[in-house]
Amino acid sequence: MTVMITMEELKKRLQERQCKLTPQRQIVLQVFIENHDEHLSAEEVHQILREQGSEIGLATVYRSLELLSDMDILQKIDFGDGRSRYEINKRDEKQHHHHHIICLECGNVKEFEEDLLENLEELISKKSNFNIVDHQVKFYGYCQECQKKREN
Amino acid sequence: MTVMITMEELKKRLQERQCKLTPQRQIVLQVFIENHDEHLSAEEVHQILREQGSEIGLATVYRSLELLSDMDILQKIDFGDGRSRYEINKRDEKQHHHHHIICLECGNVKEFEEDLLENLEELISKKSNFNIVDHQVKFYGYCQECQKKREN
DNA sequence: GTTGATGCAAAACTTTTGCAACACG
DNA sequence: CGTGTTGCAAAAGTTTTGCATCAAC
Repeated sequence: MTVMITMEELKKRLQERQCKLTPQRQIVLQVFIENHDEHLSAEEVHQILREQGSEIGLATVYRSLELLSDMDILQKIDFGDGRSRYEINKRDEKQHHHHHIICLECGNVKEFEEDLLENLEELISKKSNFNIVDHQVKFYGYCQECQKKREN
Repeated sequence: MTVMITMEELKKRLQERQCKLTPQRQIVLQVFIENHDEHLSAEEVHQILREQGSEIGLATVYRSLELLSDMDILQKIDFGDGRSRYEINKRDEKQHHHHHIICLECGNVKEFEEDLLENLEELISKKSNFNIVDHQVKFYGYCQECQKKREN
């Protein structure tokens, strides 16, 4: 079972660092809750909120994204398309990692869950003398549709 | 044994795509050969070349980096510091992948070689229906020095 | 009132592009 | 000449910042 953060918890966590749960921060997080399978850029979040009638400013979106990332509620990712993207950090009991497969042709991103790297993390920790706390894996290739197109 | 590309080979490969081996492209590659353990940004390459007395323009550096990346002579990487970085693609007989461990405190980047993911690539290929051709792994943690600092 | 947050505009950065000039067979 | 390349300046795009105003306790 995956669980996302609740607004209650967000409020508490924000107060811990003397921050407020403002309507803007709330709706930014809401966008990610409602689009938990997407990897949204700041501009896209802003767009979505504007379409919903909000008058939030782009700078506020950026500031909210940074804050939520610092708090590990969002995760910042880079797919090499020139802008930062964010996704909500789902937490389940095992703290599963999920990673991305990126199509080199159309840019489409697919997710996959895999824990095979947990062991590796330990191994690398010892070898490198780093205290490793996280990892990110990206696979690059061609999605099924683009494979078909390439055959022609 | 790792082998880097030679200027001879570069020239040949450039001619294959109707491109020329200009002095500018040559010195850009030279920077990476001489700094094969670094991950340089466009601005840094430009800086280094200017210090060496070259009058190369920044736009030319960008264009060279893009060309060399397209040719798989350089690899573009992103460490989340707001600019693209590049490193030379070393080729050895086994086409080893090497990956990065990034210190969350000081930003220091260390490399590690590991082939454990080759099998994984195949597995994911089947599961996802992607034709996977490459992967990139980043570990995040704290380097030995920053661990010590944190203990105080 | 004090503190933190917002929106706007401007600024800062990185990267790309248009174009006249150049290089070289 | 012709083709591809360069350097410069301008443009484009993303992200950050300064600041006056606002909101909430």
